[in-house]
Amino acid sequence: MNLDPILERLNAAQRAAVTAPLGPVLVLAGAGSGKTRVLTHRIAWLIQAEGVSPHAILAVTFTNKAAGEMRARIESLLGMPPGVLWIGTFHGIAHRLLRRHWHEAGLIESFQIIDSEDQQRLIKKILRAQQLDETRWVPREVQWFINSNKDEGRRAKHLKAGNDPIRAQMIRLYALYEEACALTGVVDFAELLLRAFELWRDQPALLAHYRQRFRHILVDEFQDTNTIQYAWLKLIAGEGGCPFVVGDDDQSVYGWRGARVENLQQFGRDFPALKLFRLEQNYRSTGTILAAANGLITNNSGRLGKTLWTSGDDGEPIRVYAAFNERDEAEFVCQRIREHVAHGGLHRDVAILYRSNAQSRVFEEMFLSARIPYRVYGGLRFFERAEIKDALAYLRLIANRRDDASFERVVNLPTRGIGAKSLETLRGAARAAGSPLWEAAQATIETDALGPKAAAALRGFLELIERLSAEVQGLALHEQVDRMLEVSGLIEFHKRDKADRGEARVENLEELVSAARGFQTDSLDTELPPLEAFLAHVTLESGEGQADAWEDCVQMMTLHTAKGLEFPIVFLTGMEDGLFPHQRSIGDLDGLEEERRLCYVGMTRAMKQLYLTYAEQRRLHGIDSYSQPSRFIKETPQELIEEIRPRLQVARPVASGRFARESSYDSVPVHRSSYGTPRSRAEPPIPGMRLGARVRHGKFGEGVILNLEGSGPQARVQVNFERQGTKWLVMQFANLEPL
DNA sequence: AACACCGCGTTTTTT
DNA sequence: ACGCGGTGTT
Repeated sequence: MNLDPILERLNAAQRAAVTAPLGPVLVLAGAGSGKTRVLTHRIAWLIQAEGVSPHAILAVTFTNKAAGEMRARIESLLGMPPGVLWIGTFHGIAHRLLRRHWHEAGLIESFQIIDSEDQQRLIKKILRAQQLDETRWVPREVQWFINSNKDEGRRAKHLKAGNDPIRAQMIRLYALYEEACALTGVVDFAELLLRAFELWRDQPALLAHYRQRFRHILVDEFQDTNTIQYAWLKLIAGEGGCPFVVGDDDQSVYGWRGARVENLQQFGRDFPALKLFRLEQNYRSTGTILAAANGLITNNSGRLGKTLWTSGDDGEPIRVYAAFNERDEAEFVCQRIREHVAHGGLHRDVAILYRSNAQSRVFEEMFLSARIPYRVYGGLRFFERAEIKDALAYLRLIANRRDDASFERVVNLPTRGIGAKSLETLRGAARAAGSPLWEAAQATIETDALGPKAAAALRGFLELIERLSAEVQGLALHEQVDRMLEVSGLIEFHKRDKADRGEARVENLEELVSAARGFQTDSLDTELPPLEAFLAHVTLESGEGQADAWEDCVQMMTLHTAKGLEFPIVFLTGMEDGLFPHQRSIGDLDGLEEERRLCYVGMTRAMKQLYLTYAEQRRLHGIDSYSQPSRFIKETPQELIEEIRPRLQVARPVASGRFARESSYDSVPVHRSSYGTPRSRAEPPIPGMRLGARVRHGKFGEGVILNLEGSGPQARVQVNFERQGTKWLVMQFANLEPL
């Protein structure tokens, strides 16, 4: 067999990894070093050179997008669809296993997947049923408790409360939640993973079967795996398996949601025969950008170590712009985009990256008035919209009557006179009988527990679902959806909504019908009826509208969202201490290092030009604060930086109106000392009190000023006292003494 | 059942 | 500043 197509366009390091002898392999792949290429070529190599059956290969990613890309690239490499080879997300693969082995996994056949919003509703319902105060038992915290324990592989029954009554209650709620899920036949995201893990752990015959089958497991973005994902991987790989994992410790930015970079080191301990490869040649960025990123990341400790290099040019310097405020920052970016486009560039070459979503607003306003097309990534996705979830709830009830969450969602939608009181009666009956709401409703309408009107309305609802369910049998999927929208009255309901909001919702519902029309059921999951396959699909892949992704728009997104992408021109905005690194991470080393990796990720997105911008004054959450430039700017080798200053000295911006800024900015090479030295413009409104200054307070002792707000006697300062911690003080009364 | 008001939180996101 | 969720009013 001719293996040239697999190997010809690989560099030495990539080729070594792709052709590594069968056995455990770890590829440390730097940003832009051809990680996906190595992964896909390795699969092709296994099949064509090692004679491995595609049937024996399991490739795991984190996002559907990555899985789709991998599938497409393997197809083009092999010249045919990868067919029987399993490629999917951790959750997708766990789901597939649970569908196949629902019985052994202790699930019902028609189990449904719930997203985190549904999960939270269910938790709230439990809290209400337990008559617990939601301000004391915050649903989000309960949800976090449950999910993080599941991520660590812990069931409620494994947990010990010790002497902690709060923890005891949390554990109780976790157990109640597990019960409710079992009763209603729903499975949340974390449960998919944990269940799939337990399925293999507790069914040795099944595990043996899959171990035998999947001798070759490939994992993308390995640094993002959490405890349960890694445990699952170890189970399936077993002693003799050949896990091939690719990751980059410097791009680990999801520690806060349970990802464990430590798995990289652990992998070496668990598989002593491990072969390690480093991919350090970068094909994306200029030498200067790489030098900046390398320089920054060396400030982190405990790295596995990696230095990116390129055979290409140094390119242009990193440009730093110190804006007066966030509007000035946006205006500067606008101006640079205009220049880029005027020179024949495309809008979509440009990415605006920021730490938190709230920062997009100023840019959006500015782009709107400048008529610059843009697209903001993130935000509500199609299948997360309320009207779509309502429609899906009807479909879910058709598929599984026991789905209480869906029942509650639509029992009175469109309104049919089943109010809070009737529902409470119903919940009580369900609780008493230990049955789902559906069965409780069937029983209750035969009694006089409800008023005659409510009982009739409820009967109408039950009949509606039964009628729909019967009517829809055998129809094509999109006709089922269409029929349901009609018969349920959902379309009518939204049409009656006079505002154009209603119109948009009707359009979305029609969009749902076309989504159903275009839905191709996965060839490997043919056992599942189309409706159920569709429901699982929409929950697992909430669908990013890909349609307009290629339009010529400036791309705006958070740094996290940008991971894995690349753009010719990148603006890292809001480079201020407190914003990036974020205030909440600044205090602890791990948090700060994760922020630094995030900055590294941001820098390495840039191909040709990288801008770092910050605002000396920023209005956030309605209050102005003064900030220092991000420490990440200072950690960037200064000789790579060119500072940009406005050519005209302009008066400090006034609260209202645009400031008279001519269109040009001058580039001036920076002097090492430029950062950290106070600037005369944007002097804080409280004399003598500036950020970082040391002050003494009569009672609290000495501390450092963290924040300033307002002016005059009402002005407030935030001071971090050495002994008393952080406090807000009103200047008028505080009597602070500068040191 | 629809609407007004109040109070709270406010990093990052996938599945 | 702003949006969301929960509560109370008409």
